[in-house]
Parts: sequence; structure tokens; C-alpha cells
Amino acid sequence: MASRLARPIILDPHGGVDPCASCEARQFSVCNAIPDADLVRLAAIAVVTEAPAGRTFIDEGEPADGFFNITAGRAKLFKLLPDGRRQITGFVGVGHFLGLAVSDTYAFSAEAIEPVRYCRFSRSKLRTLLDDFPLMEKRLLEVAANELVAAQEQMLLLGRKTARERLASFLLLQSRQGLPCGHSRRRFTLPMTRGDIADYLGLTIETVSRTLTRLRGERLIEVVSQNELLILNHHALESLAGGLT
Amino acid sequence: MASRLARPIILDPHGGVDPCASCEARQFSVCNAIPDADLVRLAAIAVVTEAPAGRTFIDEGEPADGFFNITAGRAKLFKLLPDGRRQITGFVGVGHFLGLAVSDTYAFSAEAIEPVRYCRFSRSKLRTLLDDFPLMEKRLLEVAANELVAAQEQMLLLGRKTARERLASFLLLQSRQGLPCGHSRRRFTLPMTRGDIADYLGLTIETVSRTLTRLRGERLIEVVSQNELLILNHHALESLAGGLT
DNA sequence: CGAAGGCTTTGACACAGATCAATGCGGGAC
DNA sequence: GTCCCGCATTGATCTGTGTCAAAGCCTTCG
Repeated sequence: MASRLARPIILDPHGGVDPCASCEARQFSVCNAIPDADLVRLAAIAVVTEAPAGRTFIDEGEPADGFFNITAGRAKLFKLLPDGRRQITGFVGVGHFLGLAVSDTYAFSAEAIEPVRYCRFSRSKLRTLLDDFPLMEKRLLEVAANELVAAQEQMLLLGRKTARERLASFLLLQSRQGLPCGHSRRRFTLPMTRGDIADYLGLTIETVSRTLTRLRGERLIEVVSQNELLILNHHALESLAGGLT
Repeated sequence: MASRLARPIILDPHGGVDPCASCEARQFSVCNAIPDADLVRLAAIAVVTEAPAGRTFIDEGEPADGFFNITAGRAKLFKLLPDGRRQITGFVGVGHFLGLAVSDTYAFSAEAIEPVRYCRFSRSKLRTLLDDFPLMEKRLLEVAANELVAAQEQMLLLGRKTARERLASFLLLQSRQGLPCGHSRRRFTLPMTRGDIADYLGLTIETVSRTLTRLRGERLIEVVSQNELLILNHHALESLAGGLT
């Protein structure tokens, strides 16, 4: 992961290779709605930026002057209450588009979990681009609709599932979202801390830890290392996640 | 309300008045993206339907062959777990567009709270219409983005707020969404039952009831009748909803 | 009018998960 | 190696909210 980020950034506005054409995130992103021939236009308005792990690169409440497209690494999105209580609303990775909200301030914050690289688009320039490429707007609508479905699923989890059910749901989600290539999907990495998991599931660190221990005791999972995990009984985990027992 | 619904439906595919042109929901809806001159096309593909209070008119998991646009009444959207636990993901009213999800089955169910009237569009016909009116697609994207923001706010509520904070947030939301005309915004109606409120806030009926009683005791609200409510101390309610104390 | 049934309120008690408090562990600096 | 230091685990206890149970109170309907 770190080695991928260590490569020099190849954005070069004054000619040379078109960075968007060689972007490895393009296939996962709404950018793929822009035809190859027009990628220069996309590249012209994209500002590539990097954020080290732990850096907050979107601040809830700040003026929302830009949109973001993650091209490397993973980040967490969250909202805070004044006393510090935190709800993580999602973990996002390569290809994820951020900042859709039609509002003048960001509705959430974003913090890099791993070193992150992203393209930043100004609101007005993206607007113009979208007007010229309605297909991209269609893709954005698709993406938004899918996120809405995921958000409703998460509301069900937060409002009605028990701690065990939440963990089961979360682990299955992570196993599905695991790095697209490599890893058998039964074995995968959790790039986030227990605290992040707790804030995503509406629990405390201790409950997450205890629940994982219990799932391990029941032979549903195996905790290979602190952030590597193996699913032993996929079927039982699915039942649990679905609310049976 | 009932009298409004008792009016005859004026949809008449073989000529006569254009029903969409005279639709009172149009101003609140994405339909307003269709220019007046083309409303006939919209009317041609809309099937007007009514559902009495209590009727479930969208079933989670069923093939998603249609999209819906509410033109009268209020409905609740929800997801169920196999053992009956229910999470209400939202209350929707006039102008609300349902069924965005890019999936072949519905991700949630919808049930009328009051008598509801809606326009139903088949997936393919709406697709064609959207291709011809990109402005409507833009409006849909806006709507979806706003719903996403609301969904994230609800995740914060469900994952991190206390019962009192949830009720305060809910009451303020309802006072804002109260019927656009009439009512002073301090006084408003709750068209849903305590059970619905509980399932929306991730609580039980008893906790909702007790918490309302307590807020009443603290003179933050007044419960005029079972489903009519008056906000006495808006400021204190805002603080509570925001997580202060 | 009075009976009936559904919704709401109130009370007593239970429990899942939070809080408080050690202790354990693993990876980086040197 | 070994000293840190942050994260994770485990234990003991507490508590907000759930559960169970019993009234209360509208609204409908005969």
C-alpha cells in the first residue's frame, strides 16, 4: 500500500501523459462515465492531493467548495456531537465519490485511515463538466441511490440489531468489500481500529472486543492478528447478521 | 384530508384535462423539472393510485418494477427483521419520490399512515423520460443527495444520541416538516402512533411515552392531545437535540 | 348509552451494553 | 534486545432502556 503511494504523481497540466487515462481508480469510479477522448478535460479540473493516515481532509460544517474522488487508500466518514460522541457513517475506498450534498457546508468529516490520495474538483467546474456529460450525472445518481440503500440498512442495524448482530453484519460487509483482488474473502484485513468499529456500529470499544471474543469462542470467526480476520462459519454469521437468534 | 381524496381522479388517457398540469403536488416534486409543454408525456406514463391508511403499498424484497411519487397523504418507510423488529427509515409526504434504488427488488416497505395517493411509473418508461429530460435527472440527484445527508444525521441519532436527545431531534424535525401552510410551527400534529415514533427512533413505545412525559414535566413541550403537540421552549429543545446535556 | 378494542401511560423489575479500572500485547525507536 | 506507548482485552460494576404487567382513555360501533 505504502509503495503504491510512493510513486511520483504524474499530473502534469502542461502536456505529457494524461493522468486520468492511466488512473487505476478510474474503473471503480464515476469517472468511467467520461469517454477516453475527453479525459483531458477531467484531468484539467482535477487537483490530485494526498493525505497521510490520520489526517482529517474534510471538516463537517466547513464551506463545501469541493468534491472528492478517492484514488488510493481508505478513509472514514463521521459526524460529531459537541461532547465528542462520534458516529462513523461509512468507510470509503478507491473510487468513492464524496461531497454530493447540495449544501454550502460539508455534512460530515473525513479522515484518512491509511495514506489516501484523492482528486479534488471545485464545485463550479464539476458542475460544468456534468452538464456536458449527462452520463456521469446518471452514474452519480446510481451511486447515490445505492448509498441510500446502504444507509437504510445501517439504520436498521443501529436502531434494531443487538451487538452480536451488528458485529456479524459488519464482518460480512468487510469481507465483501475486502481488496478486490487477492485474499480469499474468508480472510481479510480490518484497516480500522476497534474504536472506529465501535463508532461505526454505535457501540463501545469494550463491547466490540468482548463480542469478537465471544464470536471467536463460538468458532464463527478466527482473529488471526489484531487486524486480520478469518470467517470460519459464514452461514452462521449470515443468520446472525440477518437477525435470526 | 379525506375530502381531498374523495375527489374523483381526473386521469383520462384519451384526452381531457392534463392531470399533471393541475397536480397540486407538482410544486413539491421532481416533476416540476418537466416543462409545462411536455406534461402530457408525464401524464401518459403516470398511473394514479390510492392506498387507504394502513395499506402497505411497497413490499421490501418484491421485484422493483415501479417508482412512486406521493401526491397526497403521508406514509412511513421501513425495514423488518425476520422476528418482527422494525426500523422506520423515514416518514414521507406530498412530493416525495420513492424507489430510486438501482436494484431489482425494493429495499424497504412503505405503508400509508393517512389515505395516500401516488403516481406510479414503470421503470423503463421513466428511464426513457429521464433520458429526454436531463433536468429531471439533476433534480433526482439533488433529492438523493439531500436524503443521504438526512440519513447520516439519522445514523448519528440512532448510534449516539440518548432517548431524550432522539425525541428532541424528532420533535424539531416534525415541527419543521409540519404542514407547509397553517399551524404556527410551534404547534403541530404527529400523524404517526407512538409505536411508529419508537420504531423510527430505535426505542420502545414505553420509552417514547415516558420521555415525552418527562419533557412535558420540564415544560419543554405541551402535549395538547394524543397527536397534537406544542413546543414551549424551542431553544432548550435545540440544545438537547444537538447533544448538549 | 355502554361495551369493546386499540392506543397510551405508568409502574416494577431485568438486562444488554456502558463505564470504570486494570492488565496484556505488539510494534517501533534506539 | 528492551523500553515505550498506543491499542486491545478482560473483569467488576452500574445504568439507561427494555420487558412485563396493569390501568387509563379515547373512539367506534351496536
